[in-house]
Amino acid sequence: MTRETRFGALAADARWQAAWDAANSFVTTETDGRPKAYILEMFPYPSGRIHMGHVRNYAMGDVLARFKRMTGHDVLHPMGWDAFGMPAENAAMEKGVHPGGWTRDNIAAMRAQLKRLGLAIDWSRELATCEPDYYGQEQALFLDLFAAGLVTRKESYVNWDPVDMTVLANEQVIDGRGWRSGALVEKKKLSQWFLKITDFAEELLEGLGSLDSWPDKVRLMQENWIGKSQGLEFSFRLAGGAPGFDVFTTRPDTLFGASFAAISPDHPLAERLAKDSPELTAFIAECRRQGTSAEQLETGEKLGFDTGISVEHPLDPSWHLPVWVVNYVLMDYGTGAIFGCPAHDQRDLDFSRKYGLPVYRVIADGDETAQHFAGDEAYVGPGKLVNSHFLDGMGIDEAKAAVIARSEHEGWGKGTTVWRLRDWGVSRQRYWGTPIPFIHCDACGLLPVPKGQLPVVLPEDADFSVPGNPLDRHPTWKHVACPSCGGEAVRETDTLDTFVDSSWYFLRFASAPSDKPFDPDVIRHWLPVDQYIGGIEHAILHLLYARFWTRALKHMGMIDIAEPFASLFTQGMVTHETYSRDQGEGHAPLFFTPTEIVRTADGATLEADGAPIDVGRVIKMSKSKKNVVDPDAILDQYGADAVRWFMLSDSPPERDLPWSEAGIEGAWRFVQRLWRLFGDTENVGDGGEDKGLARRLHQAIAGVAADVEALGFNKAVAKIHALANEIEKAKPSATRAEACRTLILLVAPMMPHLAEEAWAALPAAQRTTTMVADAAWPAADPALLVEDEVTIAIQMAGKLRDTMTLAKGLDKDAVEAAALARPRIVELLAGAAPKKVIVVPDRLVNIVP
RNA sequence: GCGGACGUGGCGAAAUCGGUAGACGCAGCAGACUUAAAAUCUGCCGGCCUAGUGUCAUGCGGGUUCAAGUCCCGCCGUCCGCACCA
Repeated sequence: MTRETRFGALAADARWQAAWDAANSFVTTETDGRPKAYILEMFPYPSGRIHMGHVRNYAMGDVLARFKRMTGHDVLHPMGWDAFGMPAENAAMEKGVHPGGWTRDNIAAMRAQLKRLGLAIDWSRELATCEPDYYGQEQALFLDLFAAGLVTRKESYVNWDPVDMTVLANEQVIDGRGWRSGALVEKKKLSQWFLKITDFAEELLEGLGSLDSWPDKVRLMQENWIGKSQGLEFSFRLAGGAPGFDVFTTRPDTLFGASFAAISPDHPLAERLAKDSPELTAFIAECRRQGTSAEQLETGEKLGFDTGISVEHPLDPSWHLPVWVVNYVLMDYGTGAIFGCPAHDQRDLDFSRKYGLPVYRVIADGDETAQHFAGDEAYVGPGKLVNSHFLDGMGIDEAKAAVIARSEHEGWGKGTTVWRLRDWGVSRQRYWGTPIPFIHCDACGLLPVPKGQLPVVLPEDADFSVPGNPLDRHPTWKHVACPSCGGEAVRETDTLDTFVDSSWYFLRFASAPSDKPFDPDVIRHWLPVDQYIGGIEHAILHLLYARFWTRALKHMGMIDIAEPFASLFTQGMVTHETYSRDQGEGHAPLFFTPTEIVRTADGATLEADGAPIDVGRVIKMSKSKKNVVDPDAILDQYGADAVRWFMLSDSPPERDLPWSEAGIEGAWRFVQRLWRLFGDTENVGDGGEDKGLARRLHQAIAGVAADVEALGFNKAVAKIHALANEIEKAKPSATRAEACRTLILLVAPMMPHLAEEAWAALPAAQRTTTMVADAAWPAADPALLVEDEVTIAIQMAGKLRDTMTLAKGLDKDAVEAAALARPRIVELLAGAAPKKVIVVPDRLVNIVP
């Protein structure tokens, strides 16, 4: 068979993808005795096209999955679709298509794109969250959570868009207006479904400690998000002794520094007082109008309204504090009320200075102990208590404990923990989501749909032509018989937040029986996910929800594991230069796509007019900046292996990867270079063994394996480059031919198509398996991993002066003697005896003259 | 405001335990092959100078050490997360 002199990537890609399919190469069964490896990348939202970020994510996971297969693991590497969500419904409204059809078309297109990458995926396990066989089981789990007391329904304020007649997520409110309709968003109180994630706050926080293969950054972000604060909760009594309200503080030590009490504009007491006070009503309205966006926090004006009532200081009932309604106290944190200690809290100080309230020092700032606190900067550092009666002289922690103990003894307060984490509101007034399986009956109340009636399937014939929830106004769908009394009842028309769908999909990949969500025995085999890979943008919500869901299922006895993802990796983004042209004063610059640009040595020009164009910063690929590169076009031009290789080269995987035309060209050239090298296995010449090359080869086998295992793909790539260089330079020998053959296996996880093609071209006797997909990772010979000679640096006073090559493992005295005998060292010492000689065996000698 | 990460050639980077800084790649330069181009191959590729196994150099300034990109302290810059969280 004559061998092509160039690697025909497109034909090879298609040929081997079909071959893997036909052989079911990556279909997994848990029946064999090999150790398992569950490799998972975050499943995509089917937006329509894959982007380079997907390519990078899935290339990394695929290298790991293929490598694990080669090293004797039973690998589960599945793919699916996070298929519910707003874009489908928006498309329905804009283009008149059905969300289901739109989504399924997108899935088909993206599946085809992903397949072109040659991913080692078990497609038999593919799932889409928008199909009833998935969301029906999710409904079953939701009912289980309900039975376990982890689902509640409560009134809560939501962002309501009065034009689109829907609830908006916070991210969908821009400058107080709905992002689609532009209508002023209203705060509306609605009955919403919640999952009680706060029941697991402590567990979720503590569990972070066990996740030592997670990035510190992600653990820290989750820790901050959960936000545990310990302090004192106590009750103020109104002056005269009537019950007042509760406050929470993390600084009970500063209680004697109080100068006012403050409640949130949304506090029930404020609302009650407002009934008799038009001024207060107006003030509260003003606060609500202002909101709490980031820009407003920057300017951050503190606003207050003196209610005229006052409360008794808990440690001295004769001391009365005025009660203010202030805009910076939030109703949904703590109790919605505080005591103000301006000397030791910046916000309280800003407020007190504005409204002329007294400021008392209670923590000594070094020698400064005066009760009258001067200046505009609150003191929040350490110090002894002063001006604080029985607390005087104590440290801060000691004083906190003393006040808490006293409050508990006297019965007006108690030590407590407050969390930043809120219960997870999962209600969405939307069509394209999992229907919440409940029924409202006037006679019997709120009832779960009997499990036998699941799935509650979305009606196909929904109307998207007018705003609002299509489920709610569907003519028949919501009308059902009450499962209890049989009378007329209506279905819940809210659907679940799509984050619910992604909170358990990793279980369904492992086990997808038709009659239940999963089989616990199979889950026991596969879970936890050994390596989870995805973007940092999911550091909090998705990863926290999935952790919560897993713990909830464990709590209910359905699974054994507490944490779903043993190891997490967050990959960097794919970035690209931006190309723009200034449009003059008052006009936004015009952006151009990379395909419209001709890149020159020192700049770039626009192909259409040949005139120069501004080359901007390298930033994340985004449609608005037009700096996107379409994976399909690149695949057409260079084939899957070059794209995969480039995605893994150069940049460390956790860092951003700057895409460049030159970079993909370089990757493609390397594919071709390897192809030529792989064809050189017959070229043995008259040489026998090449010990030096054998060492390089076996060091590369071990080194690449270690790098891939640690997800250091850029380092593995560098080692493969270096080995290829060595092989090219080596004279013909049996070792060289062997190295060429082995190199096929080393690149197989990254360039599987090239590897298969080269493998197939080998004489059958030189192959251990028919396909590389089934081949084992080569064994590194430990004897060849160590050199027998080492180059030792000779320093004088820490500066490199000479090097020498010695046998490895020589003892210190021999190395020292050899160094001191070097002509250059003798010359530099000029007869003087060195003061000190430090010898690091096999590394260096440092002579202190 | 609070918390975190990062800062090494023209560029992406490597240096895993404190031990020869810049592996590997991209771009560039010179040469070979070619009628020419592409491809391929060879060599060079941090700064400076007196051109040496010279000297300086890992954001800046200190410190510890025989030895610092790596450890410690203080700055500066970039990026990210959270944010009137009591």
